[in-house]
Amino acid sequence: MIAKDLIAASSRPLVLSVLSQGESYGYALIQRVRELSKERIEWTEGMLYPVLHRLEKEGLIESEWKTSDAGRRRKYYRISAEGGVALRQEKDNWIAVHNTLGGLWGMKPCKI
Amino acid sequence: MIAKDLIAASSRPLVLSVLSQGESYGYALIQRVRELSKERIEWTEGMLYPVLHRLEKEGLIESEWKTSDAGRRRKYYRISAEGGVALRQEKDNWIAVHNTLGGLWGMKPCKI
DNA sequence: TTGCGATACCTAGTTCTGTGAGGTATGTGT
DNA sequence: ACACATACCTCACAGAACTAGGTATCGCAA
Repeated sequence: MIAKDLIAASSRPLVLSVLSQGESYGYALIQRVRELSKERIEWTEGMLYPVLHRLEKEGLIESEWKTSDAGRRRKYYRISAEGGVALRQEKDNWIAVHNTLGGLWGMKPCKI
Repeated sequence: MIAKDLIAASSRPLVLSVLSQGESYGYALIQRVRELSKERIEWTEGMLYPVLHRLEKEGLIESEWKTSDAGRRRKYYRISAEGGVALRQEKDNWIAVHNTLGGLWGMKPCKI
């Protein structure tokens, strides 16, 4: 089980990164991240939806209700221009911290 | 400025990693991490001391008061055997999350 | 046709924890 | 004598994840 503080720290960059590859919706994001992490990251809905609402409130993502052929309502999110800037910042911060840890673990530094 | 959730997620592995290289004390840890991170990570005392107390309470680190030749009192911390196990776990979790992000960013995965 | 699991969204109360500010004390340099 | 760095600590506040709950639709099987 991955600790909650690591889940918290990675949720924003993960959402922005996945959405930078194309629009998606809450439920699908949970499954996509589980798949990408090889079942290591198991998000709960109670964690993700507030994150999506905050990111939208900050203007980093935008949402639109759509209805599938089957009639199921989904709220699709896409990244905004401002979100792209925020993603680069998140990435830069993540790599700064990762390289600090990596240095202690004898790893080669990652570049941006 | 690095966000507080990333500070929170990295504090435990950073403290354990630095202490795995030898004992140290609170004030020195703040400076050591600032140096290792090339001034990117600026810890506050109000954040670090509670972290150290929590880690000690969990038995991952042990402390001992020492007095330097100059007469200054310092609380030195060293990592315990249990802390070594926890560090390996923290490292494993960190790399799982990092590789998930790294995959989205077109990076090569890190190995343990 | 009834029931169940998967899909799909949401929120409220609780708990945790970093920030910012404050406190105490000692050594060093001017 | 005074300021600054060293060195420890705690508390009020605010932000945010987790648990647990709620609503609703679809597809499948008994």
